[in-house]
Amino acid sequence: MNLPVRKLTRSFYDHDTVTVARDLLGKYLVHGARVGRIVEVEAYVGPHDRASHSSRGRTARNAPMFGPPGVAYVYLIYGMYCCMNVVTEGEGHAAAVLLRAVEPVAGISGKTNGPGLLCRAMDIDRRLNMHDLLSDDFYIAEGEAGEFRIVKRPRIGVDYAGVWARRHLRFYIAGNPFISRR
DNA sequence: CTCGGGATGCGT
DNA sequence: CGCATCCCGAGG
Repeated sequence: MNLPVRKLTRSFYDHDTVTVARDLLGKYLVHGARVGRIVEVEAYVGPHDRASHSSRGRTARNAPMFGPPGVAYVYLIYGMYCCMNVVTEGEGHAAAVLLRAVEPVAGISGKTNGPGLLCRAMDIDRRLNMHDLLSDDFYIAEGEAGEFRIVKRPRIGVDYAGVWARRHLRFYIAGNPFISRR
């Protein structure tokens, strides 16, 4: 298969985070020869979002969220998995989209139906934190044409976030078999 | 420095 | 439900 080359531009990421989250569905995440089609995401819309890492101010860990859009924010969770986010909106906005599941397209072995699993399967770890997604080895590209329905649900694992836990900020492609189970 | 908890995943 | 496994961030 030819690698997807219609790379998303900076302006794609420089928009409302919910819009970017929904628009990321169906796009291709590319890391070297590994390619996955994004099928599930979550929006973390800013410091006012109590579920967002940015909600308690800027720290060493969440610093990428406060930077320019189109950059990866990769962090370690539970000592053993990484989660990958894409920074959105203008610098200082401190919002991002978490990639929760991809559908294997090329070069992938292992499960991809969860944020930690997809990072493991695509060899994404903290070395790629703050990596520009307009680079040549790690980027997101346009998907194939085709319609799909988008399901909206509350985000996973953020029950501590009060009213923000109820907001429908998790988005996935209806009926896709690679959605994370919870 | 200590210490509690976490945007997880897997087995029981 | 328990647990692996460790960094992060708050507090002393």
